[in-house]
Amino acid sequence: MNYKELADLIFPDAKEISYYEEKYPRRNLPEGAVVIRVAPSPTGNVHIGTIFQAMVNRKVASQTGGVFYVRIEDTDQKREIEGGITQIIQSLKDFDIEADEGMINETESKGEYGPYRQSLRKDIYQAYAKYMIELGKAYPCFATPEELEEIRAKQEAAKVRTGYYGVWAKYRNLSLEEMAEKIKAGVPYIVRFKSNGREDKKIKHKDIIKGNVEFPENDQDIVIIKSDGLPTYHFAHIVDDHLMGTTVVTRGDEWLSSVPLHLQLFQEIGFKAPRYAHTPTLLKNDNGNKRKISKRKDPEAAASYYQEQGIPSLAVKEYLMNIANSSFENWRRQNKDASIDDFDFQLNKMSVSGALFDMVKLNDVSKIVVSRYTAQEVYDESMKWAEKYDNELVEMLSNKEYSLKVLGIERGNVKPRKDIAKWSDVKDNIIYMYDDKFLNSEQEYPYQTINEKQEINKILDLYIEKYYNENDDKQTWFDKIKELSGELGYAKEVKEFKANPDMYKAHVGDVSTVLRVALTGRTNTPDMYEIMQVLGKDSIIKRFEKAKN
RNA sequence: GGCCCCUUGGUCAAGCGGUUAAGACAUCGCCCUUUCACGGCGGAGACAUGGGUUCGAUUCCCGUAGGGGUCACCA
Repeated sequence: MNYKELADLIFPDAKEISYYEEKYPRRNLPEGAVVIRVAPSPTGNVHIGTIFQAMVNRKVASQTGGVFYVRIEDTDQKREIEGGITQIIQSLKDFDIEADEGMINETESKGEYGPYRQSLRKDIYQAYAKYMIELGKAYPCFATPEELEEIRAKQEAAKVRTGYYGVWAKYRNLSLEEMAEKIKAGVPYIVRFKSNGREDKKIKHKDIIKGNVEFPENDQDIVIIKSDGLPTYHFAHIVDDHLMGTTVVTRGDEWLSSVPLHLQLFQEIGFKAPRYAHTPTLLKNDNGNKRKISKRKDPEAAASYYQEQGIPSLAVKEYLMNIANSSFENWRRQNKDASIDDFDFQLNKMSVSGALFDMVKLNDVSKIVVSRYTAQEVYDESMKWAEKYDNELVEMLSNKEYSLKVLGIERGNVKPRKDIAKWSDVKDNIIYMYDDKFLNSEQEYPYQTINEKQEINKILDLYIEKYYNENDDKQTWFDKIKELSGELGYAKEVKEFKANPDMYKAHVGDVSTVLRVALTGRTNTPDMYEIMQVLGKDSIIKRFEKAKN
């Protein structure tokens, strides 16, 4: 019995690896082109960290003329959920991130290096596992869960490292004949890597983000093929990233400690290892402690949360880009209207340690992003959001021509208003502009300094009768409010009032506030001139009448 | 517990042996202004800690503390 015969016994149907090596030739790309991927598991709610990862990868690939692809890591059937792939694809689409290759829906993919779904690559992994056995670098292991538990218990009692390694690897040194015998007898087994690493020796690695790190060599005989015939992450990583030609692996830094294993695997199987970039984790503050944003506990961990809240995906991307490369913020200030795609992202400039996800800052970024949008864009995005989450807003927006005017108030100025951070803010921001909402509802009038009914009515009446003209330009319009103020015994200028408070009842600002409140039911609104222009004379008169009653 | 990574204001962060230790968000005050927002000006606020090395450490080395990760037939 030799290794080859053992390998044939275990994987009688597996192809030679040369078949796959030829089927998936090395990519022909220009010098410096980076092939990079995001490899999520279809386990439900897509994590915002996956989006972070994908965004960064997309940039790296684009900037270097490389390839960005999506690979689905579904080798753990227990955790898989139905429609998981669709969710991932949808989330990427929501954030406007397009892959060059990979899954495009639950079953289909694009690109020449597929399947891009690991559960469909079983034959491939088995061929390479067989190859490992032929090389004498992998072997069948017959340990039952109970035996493994027993080994662990002994190790803990002896206060030594736990795991399946060295003298503890009880099936590692079975003779080939013994192995074959058990297999023929139908004893269940899995396939393990036969590690020649030594725990007392160090391995150095230069990570693109973390820099130089040093670890003990791996000496664990880790499982490469599970009892269901599918590979573990470690083995799938080696085979897939080799075959798919990945040049840079970005992944969360929880993987950093398995770098020695992966490097060892690449070396033992004889493939060139990719470079690694371990990205920092997104954290959140939990009672004074930092911790990883968790899918289970934190709604904001889900990529879909941002859609639901109506936070523009561009805002989320700008915020994340800021975390990725802090120079982004400066660049953005200098290139206010440039596309985020033009920013020169540097993987190696990424922060080494995890950042607390700051919703307040996101909100600020979002306000700026939205302030750059045209009325039409705000309209389209709000409508898209409202169609899923807010019927009343849909109803309001369905009056498109009018809504565009409303959303256009103080938009496009040099210093645009920044009062919308989320699409869910829009309704409250504009609802008072709609007559059918405003006139037909019970209305609060939070008058301020001037608050006597009689006086208010006098102001409203006189304004309409004598001063209001819808064709006035802004200056004339405001001059008239000053005139109105003067006629009724209010100071025409605030400064004048402040200098001589006893000579006047109040000042022009207070009069304006009366008009504003009567018109909108609010003390805080955008520019009143523009509001009145949009409202038009009929509406203004109706609103004043309502206020008087 | 073993191994590994990290530690600059409340938060995100520049900084690579000599700086008055940037900037952004948040916060406070003032100004602009018919309100709010925007904008402008200004304030408060930081190098976890103890040892080295050095003429000089936020920056380099070691220890300590704190935080995080990882030790599966999960990824």
